Amino acid sequence: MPPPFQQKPTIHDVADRAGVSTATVSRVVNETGQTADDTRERVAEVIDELGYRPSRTAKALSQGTTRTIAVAVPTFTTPFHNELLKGIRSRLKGADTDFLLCDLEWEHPEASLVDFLDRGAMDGLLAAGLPMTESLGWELQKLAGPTVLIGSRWADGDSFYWDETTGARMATEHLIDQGHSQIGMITTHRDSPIRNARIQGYEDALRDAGIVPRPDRIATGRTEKHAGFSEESGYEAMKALLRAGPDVTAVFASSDVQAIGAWQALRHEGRSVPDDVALIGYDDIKISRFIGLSSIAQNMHDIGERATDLLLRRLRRTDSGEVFSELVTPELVVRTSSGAPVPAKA
Amino acid sequence: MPPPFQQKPTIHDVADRAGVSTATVSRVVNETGQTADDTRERVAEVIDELGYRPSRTAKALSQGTTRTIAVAVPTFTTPFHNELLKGIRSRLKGADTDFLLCDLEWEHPEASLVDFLDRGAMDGLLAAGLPMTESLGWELQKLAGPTVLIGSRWADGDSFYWDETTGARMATEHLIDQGHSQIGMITTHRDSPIRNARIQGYEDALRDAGIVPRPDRIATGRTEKHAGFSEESGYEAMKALLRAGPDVTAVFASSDVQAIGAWQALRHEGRSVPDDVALIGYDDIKISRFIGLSSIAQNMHDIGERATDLLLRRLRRTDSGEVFSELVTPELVVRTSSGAPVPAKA
DNA sequence: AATTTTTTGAAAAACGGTCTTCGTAAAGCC
DNA sequence: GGCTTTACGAAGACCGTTTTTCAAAAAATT
Repeated sequence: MPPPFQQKPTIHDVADRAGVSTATVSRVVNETGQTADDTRERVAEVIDELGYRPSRTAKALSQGTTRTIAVAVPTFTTPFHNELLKGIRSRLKGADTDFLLCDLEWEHPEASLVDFLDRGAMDGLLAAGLPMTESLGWELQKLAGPTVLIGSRWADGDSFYWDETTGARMATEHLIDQGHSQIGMITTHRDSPIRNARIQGYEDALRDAGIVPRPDRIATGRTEKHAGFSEESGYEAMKALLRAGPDVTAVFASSDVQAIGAWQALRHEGRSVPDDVALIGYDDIKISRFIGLSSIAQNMHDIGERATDLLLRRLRRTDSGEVFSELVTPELVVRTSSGAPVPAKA
Repeated sequence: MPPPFQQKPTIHDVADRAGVSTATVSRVVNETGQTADDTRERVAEVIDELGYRPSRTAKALSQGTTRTIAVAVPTFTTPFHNELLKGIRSRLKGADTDFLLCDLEWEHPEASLVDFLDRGAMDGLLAAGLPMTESLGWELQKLAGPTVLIGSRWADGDSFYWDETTGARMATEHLIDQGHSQIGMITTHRDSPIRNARIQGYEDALRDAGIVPRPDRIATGRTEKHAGFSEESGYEAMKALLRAGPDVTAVFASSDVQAIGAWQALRHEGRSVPDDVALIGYDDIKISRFIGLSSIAQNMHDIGERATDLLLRRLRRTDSGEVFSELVTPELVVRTSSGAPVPAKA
C-alpha cells in the first residue's frame, strides 16, 4: 500500500494539536526564549507524531538566509575538481548548509555563472577556475553575496590561488635534473591565464639551465576552451610535438589528463615512457598514482576545506573583514613516468 | 571603489517607480494576463534600471515549488558519475531548475540521504547507486517528493537500472573468446547487490564454456564500502589473485578504476598486459579510452538525461503516472588490454 | 501573603512574492 | 454613440515561518 497522501503539517498544526501557540512551538524548535520542561516535551511529542519539519523555504524568507551556497566549477568532466568538492562538502556538513552546483560552460563561464546566480537562492559563492576581473567580482557579490575564489587571484576579494609559474618551473627542472635538454611542453588554449604563467615557469627553468627555449617545443592541443586540458588535447599536442621535433626526450603536460593522452600518442608512435620520452603532468589526480605518472600536486582537498571555512566565516561575519588572499605553492610528486628514481612511497 | 551597499529592490519598489501596481509588475515579469505594450516596456525599463530580480525564496514559498531537485550520488571520488551529472545538468538547464548535490556516505547511505532531504528544500530527487527498499522508497517520496532511482531496481517507483549479470557475462565471454580459461574476477564488498549479480554473470559465462568456476579466482579488494571499487581495492585484489593462483591469464574487474589498480599490481609483479594477463574493466570511464582498457559501457550520460526528463515530467504531472522501469543493457568495448584485435575506432 | 520571576498566549507585522476579485477607464468596433 | 474588449489598479488573502509586544497566568521566592 502506498502511503496515504498527506499535507505536510505546519507549525499551526503542531500548535493546535499540542494546545500551545505557534510562538511556543517556534521557541521549542529553535531553542530560543524560555520554555517549561513539560511543554517542551509535549510539543516535541506532537512534532514527532505529526512528522513536522519546519519549511526551509518559509524560514529562508522570514530570516533572509537560505543556508545554501553556490559552488561553481569549470565542468564535471575533470577528475581534478572532485577532491575540491569533497573538501568543500566535508566542511559544509557541520554547518547545516548545502550547496548548489553550477558547472561553468567553458565558452561563456561568466555568462553561465551570472545566469545561474540570477536564478538561485544562495547566501554565498565558491567559484573555482574562473578568471576574475574587477567588475565581475562586484557583479558576483551583488548577485551571490560573499564570494571566495579558488584558483585565480582576485585583488578585491578573498581568493586562494596557485603559484602556477613555480609549479611549471618545478616540473621542468625535474626533467632537466634527469639529464634532459630536449623538453617539450603541452599547454592549453591561448586565452587561459594559466597558459602564460606555466609557459613562463617552463621557459625560466630552461634558461636557468642554459637551454634556449624553442617555440616549436610548445604545443597547444585542442583550441576549444572546453577541451584544452583533455585527453584528446594531450594526444594531439603530443603528435604535434613529435612532428615538430622528433628528438624530444621529455614532455611536461599541463594536466594529468593531457599527459595520459600524450602517453597514448607516444605508445601509438612506438615510443616508450620513460625510456624514450619522460613525462610529467599537473594536478596529481588520483589515478596518476596507479599509472606511475609524475605530477605537480595542488592539494585540492585542503584548499576546498579552507575556502569553505573562510566563506562560512564571512557569512557569519565572525571575521575581521579584511580581504584574504593566499598563494599556494604546489609540490612535485615523482613517479616512474619521468624516469627518476622513485622515492619510497610510490 | 566597492559598490555601495544597497537593499535588493522588491516588486514594490519597481511598482512604485514605474507608477503601476505590483500586480502589473507581476504580470509583466511572468507574462501572464494582458499588458499593454507601453506599460510592459516601462516596467521592463525600471526593472533594468533597478536591477530587480524576483526573490526565488518568496516565489518558492508562494508557489509551493522550489525549482530545485536533489541529486544523490555515492561519492565525488569516482569518475564514473561525472558523466551522469553532466547528463542531468544538460536537461535541467532548459527547465529553470537547479540541483542540490548530496554525496551519500558509503557507510550510511540511507541515513545521510534522509538527513540531507530533511534539511533541504527540493521538489524531487534523483538518486544513483542507492540500494532501494520498499520502506525507504516511501520515506524518500514523503521527504523529497517524486523520486527517480538510477542504478538499482525499485519495484514501486521509477528507476533505470542495468543488467549487471549480462554485463559481467559479456566481459567474461569476451575473455573466453580470446582463448582464456584461467579467468579471475575482482569484485567489491559483500553487501553490495552489484556484487552478486556480477559474480552470477561471470560464473554463468564460465559454466557455459565448460569451465568450472573456482572460488579462489574471485577476489575482494578493500572491504570498506567506500573503497570497494577503488584503485587500491583493485590493486590488492589482483595481488591476492596472483597469490591464490599464479596461473591466472585473464581478469575481469568490477570497475575501470579497480582495473587500473590491478594493472599496476601486475606491473609490479612483472607481468604485462595483455600478453601475460588480459584485463577488462567495467563502467568505461573516459580515461579508459586513452590507456587502452577494455570495458563494459553503460552510457551514463544518456541515462542521466532520460532520468531527468522523467523526473521533470513527474514534477509537472504531464505523465501517465504509471511506474516506469527500464533495464538497460550494457555494451562491450574492446581495447588493447584484453588482447583482442581492436575494432577500428580504438 | 505579598512579591517577583518564569512561562505562555494572542495578535500582528514582516519576509517578497502570486493570484484573485472587482471595478473602472480607455481603446476598438460597427 | 452605444457596445465590447482590453488594460490596469486597489486591496487582500496566502505561502509557513520568525519575532516582537503586551498581558496574563502560574510558579517560585521572600
